[in-house]
Amino acid sequence: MKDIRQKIVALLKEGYATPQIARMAKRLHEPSTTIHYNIKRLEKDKVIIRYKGIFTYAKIDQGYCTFLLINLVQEKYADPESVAREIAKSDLVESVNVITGDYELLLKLRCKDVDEYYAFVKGAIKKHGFAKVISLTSIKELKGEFVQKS
Amino acid sequence: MKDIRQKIVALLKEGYATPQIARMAKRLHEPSTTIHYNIKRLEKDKVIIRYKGIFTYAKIDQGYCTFLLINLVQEKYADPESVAREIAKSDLVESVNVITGDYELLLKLRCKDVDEYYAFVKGAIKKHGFAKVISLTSIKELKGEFVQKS
DNA sequence: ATATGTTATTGAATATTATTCAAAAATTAA
DNA sequence: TTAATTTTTGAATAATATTCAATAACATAT
Repeated sequence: MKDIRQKIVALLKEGYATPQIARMAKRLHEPSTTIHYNIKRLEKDKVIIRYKGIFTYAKIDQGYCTFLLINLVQEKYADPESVAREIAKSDLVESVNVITGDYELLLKLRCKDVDEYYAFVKGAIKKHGFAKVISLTSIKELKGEFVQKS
Repeated sequence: MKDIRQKIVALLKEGYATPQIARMAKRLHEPSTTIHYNIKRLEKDKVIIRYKGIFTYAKIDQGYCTFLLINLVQEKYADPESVAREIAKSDLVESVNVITGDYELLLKLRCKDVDEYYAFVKGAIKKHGFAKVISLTSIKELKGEFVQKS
């Protein structure tokens, strides 16, 4: 049942990981109880939010990466945040930022392919009011949330 | 010694976390050995690259987030990748993408403040050949690698 | 359909690791 | 300096990952 793999990946996207206290202890030459104590503090203080898995996106149907620069229609211009919050709900959306400059929003999308990307943009323009959308397609990702690559 | 905290954060940025097999097993109603087996497969197949911590950036001196759209100088235009690889080495750089459109590179920076950001840009323009740089400053991050927020 | 090789599932045993606890040390505030 | 608070740490325990071997499921060829 390959089904389990997908479920595992889904869980690891959200969290379901935990720090390796013993390994950190060895690396830092400190007792593991000291590391444990300090990690719990960092968690309580919300410095650390969670622990999650990092993936090879092409292998989980998210190989097509694009950035969208968005101008909102006049009516929504005053409150980009509520639009952003709505957009953020989509699984295809990796990040949403309200920005300064010529555009109001910057999205990072991770889609399976151009078709999925197109469907998203088409739907989003209609659903939320986008006056203008500039798409920047990533043709090579040299660094991402997952540290370095080739 | 608050020093330990910083070291822990540094390690968790790179990895030093591990999946919670038992918790996933309960959640998915599967034996933990089944989850274990499948996770190891995902790791071997490089579907899962690593596990890392996610932070509140403002609390680890990275509260100032910007995106840079970059045009390379003529001499470097033919090989944006090698420039990108160099830039990627900086700790301030969260992501580097070679993109299509009016610009060659898109960077995401996480700095402590405007000063650090300015120092980076100033240095980068000189060091790597940037013909033009457009900065998009994030004034609100509604979604990031760390799932949802307020 | 049946045999054969491969991959996946699983329980039981073991090895590792996280967690708790209590005491001591270090730091901070008064 | 003293008192209060936070941090460090070792020992004991609890929880979890890992290994192993057996079985099941699946795919492929005959």
